Amino acid sequence: MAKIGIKQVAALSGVSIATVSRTLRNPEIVSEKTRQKVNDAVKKAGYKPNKMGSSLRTQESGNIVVIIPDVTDPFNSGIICSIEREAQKMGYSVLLGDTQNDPKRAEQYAEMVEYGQADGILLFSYNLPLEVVPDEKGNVNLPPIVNVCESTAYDGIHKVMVDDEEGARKATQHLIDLGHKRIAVITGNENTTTNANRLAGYRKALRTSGIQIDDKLVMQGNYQIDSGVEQTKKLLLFKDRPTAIFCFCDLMAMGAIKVLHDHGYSVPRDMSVIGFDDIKFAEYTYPAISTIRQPVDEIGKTCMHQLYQLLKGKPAEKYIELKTELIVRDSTGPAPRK
Amino acid sequence: MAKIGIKQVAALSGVSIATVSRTLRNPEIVSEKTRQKVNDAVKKAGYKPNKMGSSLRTQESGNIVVIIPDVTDPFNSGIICSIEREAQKMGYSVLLGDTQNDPKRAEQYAEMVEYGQADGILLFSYNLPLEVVPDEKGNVNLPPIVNVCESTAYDGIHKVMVDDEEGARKATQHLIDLGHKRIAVITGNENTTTNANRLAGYRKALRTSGIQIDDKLVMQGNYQIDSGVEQTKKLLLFKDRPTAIFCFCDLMAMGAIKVLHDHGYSVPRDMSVIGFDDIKFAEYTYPAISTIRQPVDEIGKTCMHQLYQLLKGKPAEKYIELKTELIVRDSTGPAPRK
DNA sequence: CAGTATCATGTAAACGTTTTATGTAAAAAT
DNA sequence: ATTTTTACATAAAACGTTTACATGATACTG
Repeated sequence: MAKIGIKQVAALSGVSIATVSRTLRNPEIVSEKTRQKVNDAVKKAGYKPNKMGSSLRTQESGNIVVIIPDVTDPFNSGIICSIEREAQKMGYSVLLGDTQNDPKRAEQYAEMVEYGQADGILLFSYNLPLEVVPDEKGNVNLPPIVNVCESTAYDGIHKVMVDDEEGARKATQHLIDLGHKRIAVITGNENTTTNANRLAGYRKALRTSGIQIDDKLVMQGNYQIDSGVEQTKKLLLFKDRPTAIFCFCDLMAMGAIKVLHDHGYSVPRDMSVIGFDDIKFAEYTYPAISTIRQPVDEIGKTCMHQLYQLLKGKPAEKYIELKTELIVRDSTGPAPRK
Repeated sequence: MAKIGIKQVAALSGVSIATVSRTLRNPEIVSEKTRQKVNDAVKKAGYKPNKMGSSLRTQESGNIVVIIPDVTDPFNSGIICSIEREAQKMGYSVLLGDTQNDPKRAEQYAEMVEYGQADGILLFSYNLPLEVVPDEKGNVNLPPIVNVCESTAYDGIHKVMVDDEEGARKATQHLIDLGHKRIAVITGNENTTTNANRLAGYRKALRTSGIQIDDKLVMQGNYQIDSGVEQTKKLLLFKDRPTAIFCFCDLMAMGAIKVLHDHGYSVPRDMSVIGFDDIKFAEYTYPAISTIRQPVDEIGKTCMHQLYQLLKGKPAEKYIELKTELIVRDSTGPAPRK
């Protein structure tokens, strides 16, 4: 069985290959009857237009690459999932760019667009894997790229962010409202913007309520589950223990709760724990985790939409901030009376 | 800044484009000194060979597509992660094919190879998204594809599987060894092979130990967390309750434990729970989940290796089965004395 | 009816590579 | 000195599309 390309279809339907191509891309500019003929031939021959051929000609790969630190993280996989769904609707395929937290790999993935393997980038990272080289007129020449959730230092890039500061403020305020005064925090990766913003929100809430900020209560985590475990263990050794822990992601909250249980503490009776993200499992742990919900679907939809604008050379907003929501479940409760 | 292609590099280094190409693909067949010249020019010009051009010519996209039901499932995301790592080493990029459990989408992704967008398929599904059309000589013409973890009905396809039956047997035996006699099971999706095999293993263990098989104790789940919740609730209403639950995945085990806690049962004192998969979080829940570990990294590595063989037209084993391992943690314990 | 606008199609030139067949100069063999 | 071999390098032909331009037919205008 010889390979069937556009030529074969053209021959079969008795028109030129140009007409075949037009029938498939711009059906409206070809007459009703030839359109019929061609479509029949396409169906009959089972013609599948070769993507590489068309990509080469159009200079569009039809791919986007999403650069993300770790697909294994439930928050990330949620995002990826919603992006993929959205991308498919728009006719794009997604190349997976799991960096495993290695900046070099991020760079490699970013290069995909220079190699013409991808048309655009969705970047979940705080460091830009691209050189920003201003031309003679001083304006830079970035590929279509949108920075999502984590903000890079570079301002020129389009961003879709979440109101991390406000989210963290709400979480902290929730604990304060429950009567907690000594509220520990387990942070995310040190140099991430999400982390900085959440920390700011935490401090703001304390300040507003006139609670003394104690830097000993901010424990350095890294968004991974074991850092939640580790830091909580440390907290338990404090002489004046906190009565609540605000973890900067649900995963660390899971770790924290685990440790508390293991040490015989009841959550939330002895200690409240609140997370961030609202990953799928947050409501299925015991106790169900109170958290700050990030609008995962909306994030995926929005960043993909923004990227689409960029890809098509249409105007796109430079900065979009999405809202979080406080979800109260069972891991937070009134502060224990001393 | 004009776009720099192979032509520009050729001009810059004073050789033909053919020589440039050879220098990059087959350095060994070009003389030392021209190789130098060319490499210098490549570096100086910052030349990035266009993937579409080369793909079109070589008829290889350099992509593989992994078709998987739901990236959001921690077991799946673990697999994807290990595949991606392996693929990258081999010079392949991975296209994400999250089907969201929709067979139509699976088909679309599978078609990527017919469109020349991908060279091969890693298929995590029990239904083959491809027509198997035997030619005149009776042999079928499948694209490079390997079926992973879930087995399709079609035998002709290369498979990398896990010893689900033996795994389930071990899990059940573990419970039996702890003195449990009434052991419930929460299954996965009805028509999956994993499910059938695990069920077989469960039954085998009971039979071997001379325990009466009670089909009322096999509850239909679907590998998703809420089915663990739902079915456990049902189990609690039984007059002669089981003393242990074997969930066919850790997610459902999480759900089960959650329900048990909510209803005031202590795990494992009142009821033992064992899962399957050993997802990353299994050891961080409270109590930590006893489970059957699937060798995620090995699965990714193996199936990618098999696919590679197929892609390169080298021989590949038709069937590989990987071993599971019983991991005893805290969610299983001695059967309560009545 | 000449002239012009409109429309449907065909022709051929790209797109950026790789690679086969061909050529050429230098090295080796006679 | 002449031929044969070797080692490179080149020119040109693919790969499978899309699309600018050309062409011819048809319809419309004054």
